[in-house]
Amino acid sequence: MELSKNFEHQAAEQKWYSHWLAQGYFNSQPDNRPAYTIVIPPPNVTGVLHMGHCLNNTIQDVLIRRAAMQGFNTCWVPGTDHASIATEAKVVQMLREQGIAKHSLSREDFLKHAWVWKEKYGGIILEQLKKMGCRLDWNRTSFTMDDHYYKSVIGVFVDLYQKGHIYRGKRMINWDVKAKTALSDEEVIRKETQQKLYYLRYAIEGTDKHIIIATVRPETIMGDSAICVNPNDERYQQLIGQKALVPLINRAIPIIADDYVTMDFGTGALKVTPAHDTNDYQLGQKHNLEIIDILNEDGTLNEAAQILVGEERFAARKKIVQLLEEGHYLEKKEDYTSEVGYSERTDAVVEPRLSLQWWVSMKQLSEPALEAVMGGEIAFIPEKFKNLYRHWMENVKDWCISRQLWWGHRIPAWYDDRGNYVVAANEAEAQQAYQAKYKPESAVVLTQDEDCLDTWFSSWLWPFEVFKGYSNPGNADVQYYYPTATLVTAPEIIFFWVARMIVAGKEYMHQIPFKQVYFTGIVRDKQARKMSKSLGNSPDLLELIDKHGADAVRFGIMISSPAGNDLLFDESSLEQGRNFGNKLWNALKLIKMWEAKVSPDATDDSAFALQWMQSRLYEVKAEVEILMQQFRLSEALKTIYSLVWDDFCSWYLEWVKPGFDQPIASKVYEQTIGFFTELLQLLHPYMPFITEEIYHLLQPRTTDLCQLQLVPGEQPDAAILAQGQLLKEAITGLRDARNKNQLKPKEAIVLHIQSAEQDLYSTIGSVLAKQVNAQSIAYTDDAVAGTISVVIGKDKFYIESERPIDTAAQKAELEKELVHLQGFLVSVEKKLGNERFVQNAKPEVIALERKKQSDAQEKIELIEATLKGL
RNA sequence: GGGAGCUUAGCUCAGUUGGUUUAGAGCAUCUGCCUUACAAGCAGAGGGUCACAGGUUCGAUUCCUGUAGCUCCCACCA
Repeated sequence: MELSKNFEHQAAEQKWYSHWLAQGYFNSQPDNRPAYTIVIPPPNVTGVLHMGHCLNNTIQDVLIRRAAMQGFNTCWVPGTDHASIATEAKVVQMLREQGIAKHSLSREDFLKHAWVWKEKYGGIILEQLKKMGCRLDWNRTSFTMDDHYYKSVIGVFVDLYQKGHIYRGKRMINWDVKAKTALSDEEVIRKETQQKLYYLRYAIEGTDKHIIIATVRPETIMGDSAICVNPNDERYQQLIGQKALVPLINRAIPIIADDYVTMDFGTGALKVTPAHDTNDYQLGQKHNLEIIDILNEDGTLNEAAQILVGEERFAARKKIVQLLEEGHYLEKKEDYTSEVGYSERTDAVVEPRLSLQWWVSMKQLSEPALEAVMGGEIAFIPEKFKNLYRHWMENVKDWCISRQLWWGHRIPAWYDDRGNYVVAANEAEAQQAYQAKYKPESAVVLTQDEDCLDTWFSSWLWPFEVFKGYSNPGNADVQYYYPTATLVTAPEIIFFWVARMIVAGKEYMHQIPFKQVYFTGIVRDKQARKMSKSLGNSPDLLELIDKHGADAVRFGIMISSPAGNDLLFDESSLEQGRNFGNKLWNALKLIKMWEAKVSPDATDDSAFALQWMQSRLYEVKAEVEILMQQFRLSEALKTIYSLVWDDFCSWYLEWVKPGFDQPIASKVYEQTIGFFTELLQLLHPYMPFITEEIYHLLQPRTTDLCQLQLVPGEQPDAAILAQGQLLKEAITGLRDARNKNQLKPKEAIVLHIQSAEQDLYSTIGSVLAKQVNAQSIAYTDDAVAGTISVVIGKDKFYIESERPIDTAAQKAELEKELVHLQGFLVSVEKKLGNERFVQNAKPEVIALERKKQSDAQEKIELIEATLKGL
């Protein structure tokens, strides 16, 4: 078969992925092998694959494929998250585009649209993962609103309520005016925002005096309940206890004192608006102030504001500034930058709002979860995230879990018309509970809470509920696969998700959900900006796969992603991956060319090359194993890359390559195929498609590479490795000398070697000769006149050619080397001359230094002698 | 305001308990090669006082302290 010039990824990727699926390789059932389980961080159903997913899922696939090769029964569970708020926003938008307003629909009709949307778009991201080659067990695809999953979420809510961990309460929450829902603290993104600080003049009632306050939110003055100053502030002593008049509406409010107020910020006087600021609310509670809510849930001003009613808050701000200016209430305004909270999902400025919501009391639940990480039961990689985790868990706040949305798990609370309520898994149980609790005299109609639960209140059950661990406790799957092995996720969601999964795992499975958490970095663009949809700086992953191939994309992302560190994404690393694939492809082509020239009785001088390659392979296998255990996936890939490109292609293949029209010994041919196969296997977790393709092209096979078990390496032969090193140095040195003396590659030379280790050179001499284009090698005890002298290590080489020799250039070269060596020798001798070094340093270090010294001395003598001879 | 981290070749980054022939890789650069696996390649080369200043040590890119610059997380300064 004629092989194409380069690897053609598109056909191969499709072919192999469908083959693997057809063979059922990715599907796992419990058996007597040890399990290695990963649950995918479920992407949002709204999602499309971006660079973050690419990084995250490639890492998981590498881990899974490697574990499979090591004999584990691997199970990687795919699935999606219903993403309550994100999805609802999408559906609302879609309906709006069709001219349908959400509030014109009933809850049931809206949810029908949402499900249609989910069925249509919700699986896109999973299909994209197939393009990347992910070894996911598609039979186990889960969704956070699957029947059993939904019931478990409700069950957990009821259970936590009954245990007293869930309560309903009126608190300040973060209100998203766009989505018209509460948000948890974690869903609020703080951003530095350019603002104006307005200095407003409030008249003191019954006097001609006034007090000036500073605010960035003049539109909320109608909600003011007080003005507050620091009790120690001398400027305002006599005003405390008096009343000020709110500009424009002339409502009288008290002037109070509290040391919460900073004297040197603004004017030292603060307007207190309990309904619209968290701190003001607390201040209001303390001083028993009136709460005047002037905003509607969509962020427009309501009747209580008296003026500008119906205006949107930011429009109102502009208008009220104008009114204040006209009324001479505006003292001055200045530029001011501060952090403002934005909704993670809708990017709307978050409005602090007093509201009745459901909460999880976290303190007690968190304790076992904190211990699991701090005590080392769960390992964090890298470890630095332990501190972050501890800090958050020790200061954990109650979790607001209700959302004023329809898409999600509906809160299982039922109310009568007087505000009494019960919590139960369904309406029938709710009725029972209601009867028991309130003992009504006649039948009462109960209505279910309209709100649904925070998305994370379902995702925190993910590691066990994908195995029905809650809905069907103790089933065979959950017993076999849980706890899972490794969680791979971004540090951004350590609080949202990781911490809460540990809490839920401990509470419901009485076991940790995973043994290790590998935190990936954040993918950034070349200007170090986070890749995001809104910035539009995230390349289209499918286009990249199409252009460079999935293997190249996987290579590119893995070569530059140490655990926990951000990575700057650059398409050039993909090109490196593509080139690497091409290199493998060409090695295949070369070996295939030998197929026709294999001869059992060909003479062969490749014994050394074979031994050397074997030892390098053993050596790298051990290195890679250690690196993988330490999760240094990027370095493991680099190690394999260099083994393939440098050792195998550049050195080994060149050493055993038969000359034109020469046969190749069958032993060498078979060994070469064996080596190549092992290299493919090492590389397969990173680049599954091309390795599988080449594996099959190399030889007819009855097995597939992805199912092949890794054979542990043996002890490498240190002597052979050292000899290989020497040989490589000699070849490089001689090639360099040829280059510098303008000897064309085609011009053959005669090589004279002056070495104490003639035996060694006679074993590797034929390889050496071929690599430096020497027609013959002679051994000598003395300098050979009229040649180019080259000193490599402790050996001297003389290149005899027909070219005239440029002695001056050689001399300069050698002198440069001499200076370097002398400098080196001085530093070594300084060390050895230091008594305290000799006394304190470890014996092996001293021995090494002595060896360095004698080596350097020998080399210096050698170079000096050579220089003399010139 | 508190906490964490980063600063190594032109660029992006490795460097694993302080000593490994006086710091490695990829990309970029320079020189020579269309050598029948690969020009997406081959053979070579150049390039770094390891942010700065102190300290510990026989010895520091590596440990400690301080300084500067950058990044991230947390926190109620309107």
